[in-house]
Amino acid sequence: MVAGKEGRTPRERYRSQVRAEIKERAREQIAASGAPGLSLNAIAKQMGMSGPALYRYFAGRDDLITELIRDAYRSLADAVRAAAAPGADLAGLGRALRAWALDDPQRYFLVYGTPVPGYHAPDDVTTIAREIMATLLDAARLTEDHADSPGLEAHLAQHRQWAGDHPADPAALRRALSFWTRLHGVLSLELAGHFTGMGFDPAVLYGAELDRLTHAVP
Amino acid sequence: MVAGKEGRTPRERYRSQVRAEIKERAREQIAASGAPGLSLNAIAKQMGMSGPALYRYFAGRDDLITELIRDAYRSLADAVRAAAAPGADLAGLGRALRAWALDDPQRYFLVYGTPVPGYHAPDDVTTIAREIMATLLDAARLTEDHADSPGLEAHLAQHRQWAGDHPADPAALRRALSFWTRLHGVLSLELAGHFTGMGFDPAVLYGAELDRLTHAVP
DNA sequence: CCGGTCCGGTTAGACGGTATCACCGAAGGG
DNA sequence: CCCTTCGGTGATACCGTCTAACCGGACCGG
Repeated sequence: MVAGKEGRTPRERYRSQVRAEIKERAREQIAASGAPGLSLNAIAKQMGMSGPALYRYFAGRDDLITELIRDAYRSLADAVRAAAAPGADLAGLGRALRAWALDDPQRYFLVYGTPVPGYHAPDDVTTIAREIMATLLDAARLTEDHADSPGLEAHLAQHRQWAGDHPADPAALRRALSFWTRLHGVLSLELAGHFTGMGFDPAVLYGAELDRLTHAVP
Repeated sequence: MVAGKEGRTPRERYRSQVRAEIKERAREQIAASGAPGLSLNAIAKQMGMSGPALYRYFAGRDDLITELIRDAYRSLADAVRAAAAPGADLAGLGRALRAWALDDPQRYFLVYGTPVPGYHAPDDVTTIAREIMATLLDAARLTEDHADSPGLEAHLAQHRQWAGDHPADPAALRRALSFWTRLHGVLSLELAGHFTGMGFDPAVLYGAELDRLTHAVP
C-alpha cells in the first residue's frame, strides 16, 4: 500500500497529528472571523503552545491559509466526484454543490471568495480545479437542456483549451459553464447574506436555476 | 440649495478635502493589495502625516472601510440609475453593470465580496441596496423574456417583501432576481480570476447570459 | 483687535500580530 | 550509548491599530 499520511515513525505520526489540529483550529477561527481574522498566535495559545512553535509546522500564515485552500479544493473535488460517481447528470451535481457550500460557507469562500490581488494559487490547486471541471464536463455531456446560444457555442468551439482533450461538444461546454456561473451566482449571494431579510427562500431560487439548467423545458 | 459637502467654512472645506484624499489613497491601496491590506499608517505616511492624525477624520480602520463600502454602493446605484434612466430595459442595465465592475474590480468586491462574519452593514447601505433593487425591478417590468419558472414565480408571489410596494408581477420579480444572480455569477468568477487561462472570452459568456435574460428566445 | 476655544497635528506608548533567532531538552536511530 | 535531529522555548525586531497627553494655530465673538 502507498505511504499514507498515517505515520511511519512515531515522530511523523505526532507531526501530522499536530498539523491536523492546527488546521482544525484555523478552520474554527476562519468560520468565526473569516480568513483575514486568522491568527497563528491565537492558535498556539489555544493549543497550549507559545507562538513560534507553529513555524515548525507551517512556513507562515500564508502557508497555512494556502494549505486550507488546498484542502477546500480537495473537499470540493471529493464532493463533486462522489455526486457524479457513475455517470450522473448535472442535477445531482447541483444539489451536492449546494450541500457542500452550506456545510461550511467559509470553506466555499476559500475557493470562490474575494482574491488577494497578489496571490497566485499553487499548481496542484489548479490541477484539482481542472479535475473538478472534467467531472462537470462529464455530467454536462449526459444532460439535456433546452436553451442554446449559437454565438457562445461557436466561440467555445474555437476556444476550448480549458476543456483539454475532453470529448465534450460545444453544447456541453456551454452547459458546464452556465451551470458553474449560475449556481455560483445564487450560492455566493446567499452565503454572503445578500438575500437575508428579502423574505424568499434561496433554496427555491437555486432549485429553479438548477431546473432550467437540467430540464428540457418546452 | 441644500448644503453640499463643499465647505461652508474654510475649516469644513479643508476637512472634507483631507477626508477625500484619505479615501483616495485607501482606494489605491485596496486596488493594489485588497481590502485586508489597507493600512492607516501607510496612508498617513503617504500624505506626509504621522499615524494617529487620521483618527481625526475616521473613527478607525473599520470606519474607513465602511465609508468606502458606502461609496461603492452609491457608485453602483448611480451607474444603475444612469443606465436605466428613461425606462430602459435590462439589456442596457447589464452592460452598465459589467462596465462598472470592470472599471474597478475591488470596488465590486467591496459590495459583493466575501463578507466578514461579524460585520453588519449600516442602515443607509441597505437603503441604497433597496434603491438599486427598485431600479432593477423597473427595468425587469419592461423586459420580455422567454423562460418561466412556475414554481419560483409562485413562491415569489407569496414572498415579495423585498420588492416592497413595487408594482412588479411575479415574472418581473423572477427576471430581476435571475438577472442579478446570473450576471453576478459570471462577473464575480471573472473578476476573481477563475477564468484566466481558460482561453475563452468572458465578455462572450456574459453577453450570452444577458441575451438569454433579455431576449425572448424561441 | 484680542482672548478663549476648538481643531488638527504631534510624540509616546500599550497591545497584538508575524516572523526570526539562539538556545535547550528529550526522543530516536546508529 | 552517544549523537543527531526535532519540537519547543524566550527574546527580539518590526509593523499594525488605537489611545492618551500635549501643543500650536486657526477661527470666532466681543
